[in-house]
Amino acid sequence: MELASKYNPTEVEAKWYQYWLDHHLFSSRPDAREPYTVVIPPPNVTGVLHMGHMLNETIQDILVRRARMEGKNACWVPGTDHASIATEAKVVARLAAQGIRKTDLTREEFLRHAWQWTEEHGGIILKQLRRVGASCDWDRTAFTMDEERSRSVIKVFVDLYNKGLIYRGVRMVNWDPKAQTALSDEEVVYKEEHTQLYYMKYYVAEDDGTGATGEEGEVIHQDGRGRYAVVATTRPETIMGDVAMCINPADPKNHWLRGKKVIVPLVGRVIPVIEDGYVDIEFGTGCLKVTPAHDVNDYMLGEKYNLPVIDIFNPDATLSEAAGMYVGQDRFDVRRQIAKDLQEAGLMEKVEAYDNKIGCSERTGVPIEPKLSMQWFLKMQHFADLALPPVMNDEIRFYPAKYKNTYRHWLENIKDWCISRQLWWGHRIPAYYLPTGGFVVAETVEEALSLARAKTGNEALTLADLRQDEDALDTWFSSWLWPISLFRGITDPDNADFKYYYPTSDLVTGPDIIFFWVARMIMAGYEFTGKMPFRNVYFTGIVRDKLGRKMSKSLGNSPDPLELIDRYGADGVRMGMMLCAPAGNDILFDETLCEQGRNFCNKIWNAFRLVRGWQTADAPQPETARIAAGWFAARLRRSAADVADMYRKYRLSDALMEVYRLFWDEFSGWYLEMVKPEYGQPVDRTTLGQTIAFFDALLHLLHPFMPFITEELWQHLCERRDGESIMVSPQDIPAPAGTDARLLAEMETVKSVIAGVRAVRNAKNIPPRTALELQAVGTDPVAAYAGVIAKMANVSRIQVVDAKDKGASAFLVGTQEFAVPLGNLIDVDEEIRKAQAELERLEGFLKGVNKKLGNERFVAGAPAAVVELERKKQHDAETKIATLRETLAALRG
RNA sequence: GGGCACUUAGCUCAGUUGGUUCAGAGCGUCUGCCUUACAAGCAGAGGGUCGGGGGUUCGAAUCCCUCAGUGCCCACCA
Repeated sequence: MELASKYNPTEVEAKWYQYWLDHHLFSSRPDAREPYTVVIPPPNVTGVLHMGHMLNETIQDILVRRARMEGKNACWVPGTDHASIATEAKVVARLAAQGIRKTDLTREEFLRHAWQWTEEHGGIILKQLRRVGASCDWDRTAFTMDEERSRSVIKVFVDLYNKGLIYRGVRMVNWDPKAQTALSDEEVVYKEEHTQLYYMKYYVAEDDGTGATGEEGEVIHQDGRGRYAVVATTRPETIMGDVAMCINPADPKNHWLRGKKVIVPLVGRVIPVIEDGYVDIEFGTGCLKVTPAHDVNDYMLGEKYNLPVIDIFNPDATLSEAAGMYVGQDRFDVRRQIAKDLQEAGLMEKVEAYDNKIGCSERTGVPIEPKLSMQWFLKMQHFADLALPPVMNDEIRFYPAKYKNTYRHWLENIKDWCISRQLWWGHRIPAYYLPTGGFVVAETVEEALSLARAKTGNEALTLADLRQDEDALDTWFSSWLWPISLFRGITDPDNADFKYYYPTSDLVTGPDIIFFWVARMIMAGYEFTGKMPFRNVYFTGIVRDKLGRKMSKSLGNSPDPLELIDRYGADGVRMGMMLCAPAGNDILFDETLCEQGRNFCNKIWNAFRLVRGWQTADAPQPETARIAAGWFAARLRRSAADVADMYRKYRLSDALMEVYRLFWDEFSGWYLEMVKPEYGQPVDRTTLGQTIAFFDALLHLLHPFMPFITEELWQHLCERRDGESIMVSPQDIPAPAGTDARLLAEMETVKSVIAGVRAVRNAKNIPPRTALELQAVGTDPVAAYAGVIAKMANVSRIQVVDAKDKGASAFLVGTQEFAVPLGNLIDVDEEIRKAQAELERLEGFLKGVNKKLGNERFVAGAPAAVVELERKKQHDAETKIATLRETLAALRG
C-alpha cells in the first residue's frame, strides 16, 4: 500500500474512535488494578463545545490515557449539568418566541417544555467530545438531574436539614430581576460602570433655625426655601424607600442636623436624622440616605435603629405600589425620570460623573437588586472548618499551589449559602408546608405526611393537605456531590464501584469555579464520605486570543473547536492547545499552534513512511547503526524519565515539548539519519528491529497527547490483532542506565563536530554532496564515532594532524580544535575576523574567571567543587586562547 | 481599599534549595537548499546588560527593599 506523503487525519480519527468504542476500551470495572478516576466537570446540558472545553477535556484525556497506559484501571466519567438558571432562561426565551409566557404555564407544563428542550439540545456536547478523542467511559454517562443524582441531592438536603445545617429565613439576598430568583454571593459579578452621582436636597422639616453652633467646619446649605442637607447617591430612584438620613456623629459638617427631621425630595415624607459611625465622612457630603429594603448596609442600619422597611420594587424591578410614585415603571427609566423631576423641582444640587462597581447577575448580566426575601440557607462555617485543613496541609494538592491562598481567603470569610432559587428547572426543595403552619422536610411525600401527622398529632392529614415548597435548589447544590453521586455514594455507600473509584484521582477545572464547585465538593466529600473527593486539582488557565482577550461569543474571537479539528485534525488541535497551556497560566491561543501540531503529525507520519519502506537483508549491523542505536536507547530512557517526572508535576506542556523534541530532533533528525541505508539499499534486521522498537516506544510516549495518529501507526508498526490497542499495551521504557550519561555526552560532542562541518559547508556554499575532509588537531576525542561523523557530515576521512592545513577553516568543540581543509576556497580575512572575535570574547571571559579566582574570599568561601569548576573554566579558556592565537598567527603568517 | 501572582530573545514560556564554560526551549525572523521519508521539509545563522534602582553575598535571573507596569481574586463607601 502506497502511503500519501501527507497525513490525513479525518478518516483515521473516525475509524479509531469507533474502534475504541466497539472494543469497549474506555470501559472500566473494578478489578485488582490500581484505580485512576476522573470525573468530568459536567458541561451545561444544552451547551456546545468551546475552546475552554477543548483545553479542559484535552488535559483530562491526556491524564487518563497516561494512567491507562501505566496499567492503571482508568475511569473517566462523563456527564452534563442541568444548569438551572441558564437552561430555564433558554426555555423561557424559546417559549416567549412562541408567544407563551412562563407565568401562563403550570409548573408541570413548564417542566415538560424544559425536558423537551433538554432532549433536543442535550448531550450534543458529549458527542462533540468524541471528536476530541475523549476516552470517557460512556456507559457511565450521568446527568445532574437524572434519577440517581436527584435522589442524592434530596437525601443530602434532608440530612443537612436534620443536622440543623439548613435553615429558612428572611434575609437580604441578591435578586436577579431578569431571572426573578435569588442568587448566591458567588453568582454576583462586579462590573465597572460610568454612572452619575446625584446630589439631592433634603430640606429640614419644620426648621426652627436651631442646631447651628457656628463651630469650625460646619456646613449649612440654605436657599430661599430654607435649610437643607445634601445627600449623594447613585440610585435616586430608591428615594421612595428612604426611611431615614444618617450622619456620622464625628462629622462636624453635619452636626447641625442632629435630632432634626428632613423631607425626602419629591416624596415629601418626613424622616429622622440618625447618627452612626458607619457613615463615611469623606464620601459625598457625609449624609447618607437610608433605604433598608434596597441596600445591604442600609438594611443593617435599619435593623440597628428599628426603622421601617419599604420595598418599592416588584420582582422584575419595576416600581411597586409601595413606591407610591412611578408605579409599574422600570428602575432605570425611573432613575432617568426622577433625575429630571428633581432637577425641575429644584431639588437637585448637582450631578457628577462617577465610576462605580455594579453587582450583576453572572448568568443574565443584569444588575442585581438587594432584596429582602424568604430563602433557604446552608450554614457554611461547619463546612469551612471541614474543608480548609486538607488543602492547607496538602492532603489535597492544588496545581498550581498559588490557588491555596485564594481558597483559604474564601473559606476564612465564608458566608451562609443561599441555596433556594425561584426557578422550576432544578431539584425541588423537599419541604412540605402544613395547613396549620410550619413545615416538614422529607425525602418523599409519604415520609413527609407521616412526619406531618406526628408533628401535628393529626392522623387525618392527607397528601392533599401538604404543599411542597415551590423553590428549586441552586445547581451547585447538586454539582457539589458529583464525585460521590456518580458512583452512587450517597444512596448506596457500600456499593463496589464507590468503594473502588472513590476518592477520585485528579480533578481538572478552571480557577473561575474554585468557590462554586471545587471548594464545595471538598466540603461535601468530607461531610458525606469522610474522605476527600479527589487527590489533586489541576487548574487550567483561561483561554484567550493572541491579543490576550478572553474568548467570547460577543467578541467573535473564539474559534469553533470542531472547525479547527476539521482543518488540523484532533491530534493537531490537541497539541496546539497543550503547547500554550502551562497549568494555571492563562493561555494565549493562536491558530498557528494547531498548524504546528498538524506539522508534527506529518513529521511522525513521514518518519513512519521511511521506516516502513525499508527492505531487510541478512547482513551484519553496520557500526554506525550500532552506535546510533546504543545512543538513542539511552536518549529515550532519559527522556522517558524526564517525561514521567513532568507528569508527576502536572507539567504537561513541558512533557509534550520533551517528546516533541525527542521525536523530531533526536529520532528523526539524528537517529534515523544515522541508520538510514543508502537509497535503494536494504537495512539489516537488527537495525530495523531496534528502530521499530524505538518507534513503538515513541508512539507510547506520544499517545496521551495524540491518540489518533499513534493508534494508526502502531497498528501498522506492530500488525496488531483485532481488539488490541496501543492504549492498553503498556510498554516500560527502562530507567536510565549508569553508562547513559557518558554515551549522551559523547554524542553531543559528535553532534557539535558534525554541526561544525556543516557550518563550514554553509558558509562556503559547498553542496552536501561534496565530500569534505576533517582534521582533528593533536588528538581526536571522538575517533570512535568516525563513521557517524562521516555519514552525517559527508566527511570522506578524518585525520589527526599536528598542525592543521594552512587553507583550513577551523572550529572548536570544547577545547578541541577541528579543521576542514578547503584549499583556495578559504577566505583568510573572514577566518581572521572570526577567530579574532572569538579570541576577544574568550579573553573577556577569562578575565572574569581570573578575577573570581583572585578573590581570596571566593576561594575560601565557596564550596570546593565550585572553585574547582572555576579552575577548569580558567584552564579551558587558556587552552582555547592559545589555540586561537596559533590559528591567527598561521592565518596572518 | 485589601490580598495574591507576574515582568527573562520579536511572540509564548522554562530556569528546581543563589554557584556546572559569556542565560535555555518552541514558534517566528534571516541565509542557503525542491539532498527520492517529510518544502506541513532540511542545513545553518542572528536575537536577551533576565522591568528600573538599591541592598545582602566570595557569587544574584534566583534572596531582601524600593519604584514602575500587568493580571487575577476578594471587599457593604452610598
